[in-house]
Amino acid sequence: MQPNQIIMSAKAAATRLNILQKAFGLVYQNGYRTTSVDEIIATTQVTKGAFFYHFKNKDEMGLAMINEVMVPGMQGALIGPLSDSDDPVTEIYAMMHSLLMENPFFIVKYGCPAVNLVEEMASHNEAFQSALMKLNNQWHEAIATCLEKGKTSGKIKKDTDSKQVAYFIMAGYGGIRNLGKIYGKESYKGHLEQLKFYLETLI
Amino acid sequence: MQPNQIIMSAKAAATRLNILQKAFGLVYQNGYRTTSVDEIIATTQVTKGAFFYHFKNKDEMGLAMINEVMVPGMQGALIGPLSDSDDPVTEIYAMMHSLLMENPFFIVKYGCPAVNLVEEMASHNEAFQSALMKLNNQWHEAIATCLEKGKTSGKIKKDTDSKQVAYFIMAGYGGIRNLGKIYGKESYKGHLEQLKFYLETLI
DNA sequence: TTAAAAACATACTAATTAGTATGTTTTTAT
DNA sequence: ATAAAAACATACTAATTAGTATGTTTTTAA
Repeated sequence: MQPNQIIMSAKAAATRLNILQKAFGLVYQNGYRTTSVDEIIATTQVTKGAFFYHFKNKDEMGLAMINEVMVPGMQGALIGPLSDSDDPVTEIYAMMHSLLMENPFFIVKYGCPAVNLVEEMASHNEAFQSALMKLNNQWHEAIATCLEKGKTSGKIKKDTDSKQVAYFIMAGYGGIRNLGKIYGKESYKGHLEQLKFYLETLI
Repeated sequence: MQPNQIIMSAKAAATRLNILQKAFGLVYQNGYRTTSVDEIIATTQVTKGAFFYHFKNKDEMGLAMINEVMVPGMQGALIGPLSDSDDPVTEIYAMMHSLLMENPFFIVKYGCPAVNLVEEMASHNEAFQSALMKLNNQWHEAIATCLEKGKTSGKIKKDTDSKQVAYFIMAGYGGIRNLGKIYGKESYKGHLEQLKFYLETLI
C-alpha cells in the first residue's frame, strides 16, 4: 500500500504544511493536549474554516503532524548522523553526541518532541502511539543493525544482545532528555561520558 | 525553617488529603493540565467550595499534591528498597528491579508519575520543577552515596564518578518508563539485564 | 469561458474550564 | 450555651475549548 498522494493545489498544500509545522512547534513547547486549535490558527494566520477543511478534527491534524513533520525531522536527527564510521562504538557515540550537543533544533528545557509525545499521548491515542512506535522502531533497528555489523566485522563482542543494547541506549536518551529539563544541558555531558564507558564494554 | 503545621480539624485534614490523593491518581493517568478541578471534585465527592477553601487555586493544589502525596510515595519506592546489602551493584540492581518489576502501584502504560510530571511541567511551573528536582536530588544522593560507600569498602572502582553514574542510572529509569509505554513491561526486563552489565563495569 | 469543485472565511454553538460570590453548616474556644 | 471562626455547599461567571453552519473566493477542468 503506497501512500495515497492527495491531489491539491500548491497553495493549499502550503497552507496545510504551514499548519502542521506551526502546530509541531507549539506542541513541542506546550504539549499536544494543551495546544488549542485556536492557538494554532492564530500563529498560522489561517482561519478555522481552513483548518477544519484540511483536517476533520484536531487528532487527525495531530497524526498528520507526527507523520509528516515530526517523523521526517526526527529521522534526520536520529538516523542521519549514524552512518559514516564502521565502528559501532564511535558511530553510536557520535550520533548521540550530535543529537544531544550539536543539533540546534532542540531546546534543553523542552526536551525531545518525540519523547514528550510518547510520554503524553502513548496511553491516550492509539494512532499516535502506533506512529511513534514506528519511529522508535526505525531508530532501534538502525542502532541494532549497526551493532550487528560490528559483530561480524569483529568490532563488537559476539555475545552482545544488539536489540537489548539498542533499547538501553534509547532509554538513556529519553531519560536524559527528561532529566535535562531540570538539570540543564550540563547533565548531557555526563551522560555522554557514561554512555561511552558503557559502549566500550561491548568491545 | 520547620514545616508550619496548619491547625485543622481531623475531618478537614481528611478532606484535604482525599483531594490530594484522588488528584494524584487522576494526574498520574491523565496528566496534570488535562485533569480538571471539576474532575477531581467529582471523583472526590467534594464540592467546589471545599476545594477552593483548601487551595487558593489549582496550581497550589498541584504543588501540595507533589509535596504531600507524590514525594512521600516516591521516596518509599525509590529510596526504600536501597539500603539492605553493602554491595552497591547488588543494592542498586535490587532497587531498580523492585521499582520496575515488583511495585504494584505503577501501571506500565502510565509510566512513572514523577517522570511524567517532570516531562509535562518542568518547563511550565517553577514551583513544580523545584519540588520535583528535590525528589530527584534525594534519589541521586541515595544512589551516589551508595556508590561512594562501595568505593571505600573496595566494592566499587576508585575512579568511578559516582554522581555521573547516579544520573546515568536515573536517566535509564526515566527512559525505560517512557519506552515501556509503547513496548510494554517486557522491555523492562532487557533494561534490567543491561543495567546489570553496566553496573558490573563499576567493580 | 464557465460550471463545478476546492479552498478558505465568518459567525456561530454547546461543552468545559478555573475561579468567585454568597450563602449554610459544623467545629472550636470561651 | 454561644459567638466566632472554620469548613463546606450552591449557583453563578467569563474565558476557552473543539467543532459546525453557512457563507464567499479561488482554482481547475471541460
